[in-house]
Amino acid sequence: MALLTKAPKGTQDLLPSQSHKNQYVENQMLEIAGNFGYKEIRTPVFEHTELFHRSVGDTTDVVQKEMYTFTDKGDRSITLRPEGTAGAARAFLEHGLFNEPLPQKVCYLTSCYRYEKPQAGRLREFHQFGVECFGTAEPSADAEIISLADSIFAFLGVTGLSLEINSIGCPECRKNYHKALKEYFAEHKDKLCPTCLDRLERNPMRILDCKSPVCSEIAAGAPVVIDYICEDCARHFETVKKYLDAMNITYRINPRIVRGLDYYTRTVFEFVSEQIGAQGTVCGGGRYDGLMDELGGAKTPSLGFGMGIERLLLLMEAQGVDFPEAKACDICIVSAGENAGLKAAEIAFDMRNSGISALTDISGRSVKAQMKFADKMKARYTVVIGDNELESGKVIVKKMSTGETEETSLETLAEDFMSISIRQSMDEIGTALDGIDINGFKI
RNA sequence: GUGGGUAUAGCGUAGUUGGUUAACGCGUCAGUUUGUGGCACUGAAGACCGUCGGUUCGAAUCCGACUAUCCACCCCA
Repeated sequence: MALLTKAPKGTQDLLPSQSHKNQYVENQMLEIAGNFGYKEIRTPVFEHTELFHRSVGDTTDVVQKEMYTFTDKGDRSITLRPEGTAGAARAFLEHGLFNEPLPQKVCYLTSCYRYEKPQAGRLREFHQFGVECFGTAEPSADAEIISLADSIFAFLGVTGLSLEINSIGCPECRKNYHKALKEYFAEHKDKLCPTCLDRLERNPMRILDCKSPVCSEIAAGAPVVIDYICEDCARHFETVKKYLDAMNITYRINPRIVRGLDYYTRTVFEFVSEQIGAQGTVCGGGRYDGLMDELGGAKTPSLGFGMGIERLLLLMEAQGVDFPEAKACDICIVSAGENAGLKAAEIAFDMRNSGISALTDISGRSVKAQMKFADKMKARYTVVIGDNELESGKVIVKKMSTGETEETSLETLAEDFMSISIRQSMDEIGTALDGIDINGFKI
């Protein structure tokens, strides 16, 4: 297919028939996060490249080989954001949000960009719902943010996710752990895969994540971070668990979780599914107590998570979760003839301005074809306007689901329609409730 | 970056051992007399069979390369 009519590799169009699902999910996320005290923040799609080097980390795959980086006309190195935390953290510092009441809770819905080879659940442009909680070191904050993700999944009706948590300690205790890891893996040096040999020096924790059968077998016997974290970190982790228990959130401690972004400290967590292919992490996050000072700000212990919208949708589809239907058209005004067409346009305009979704013919179709179109658009009502109606001033509103009709006046149609539709909806609810017993009261 | 699978109308598919105008379902558009949807019927539009090259009298069908796409590794949401 020609380049002109082909979206770039790893990108997706969200089509009209699907967009209501995204809107639903996104609206729920914003609302639930709002209940937790989060307010939306919007930051630029691109940032100075240096920001990601400092935050995400120079040695990470994301920075080393996956960033969309280019030089702009002003000779600045610019990068399309590969994740959401860096931009939010930068904005926090730039606008002095640390002077606002702490913690500052922000959330965002953004697109992210990574130059990767696409596969199931992995795109070059993908979308994330993220939250960041700036300025608290308390373990209760860790538990709260996990409970927020949990609430979102629960509310959306997603099941079967396993929550895996771990503590990777603070920079201090990690030194000891790295040392222990190096010693351990050095003993198995001859069996490790080439990549892991490289990791041994640079970042031994990554070996724990290696999928090669040999390495993972060796890794299975490796020292576990939790055994090496300092007393403070251990106590922190214990308290996080206590809070999760108190909220009845089930989790699994997975000492293997090694997040790929360098800024993480202490608590890390993932919500993982087995139903959407190899890329099963739907939500990942953790604490990053060192990020703000790394970026030149005051020490500001913080934490957050990112949730992959596409992966979440994939999972919801796989589980057959019900989405609310897209809002259908309230009324389709069918017209015959030029004068009627003018009247239809006038009435539709009035209706739309009073919040009614109304359609009229703008394709020059016959009455029958307009009726068919109304049906396809799932219009709840139709009304036909022709010479007769213009003359008599009376119109008949037809309810499409039942075919029942009601007469009203042409002049007041725009105002009348609202009450017709409300009254009939009430009747429907009444009928639906008929015979239903609520707390012993018959309706 | 490394593997493996796939490529036929907008979508989903058929196409027998190479052999005339590439078929079907859904969808789209129009019609089935006068101004009323769903159902049914009729008809129309829509495919250089991913691209290029090769074998052959003849290729959607066989071979090769390229491209795209999907899945997996790596890594991550």
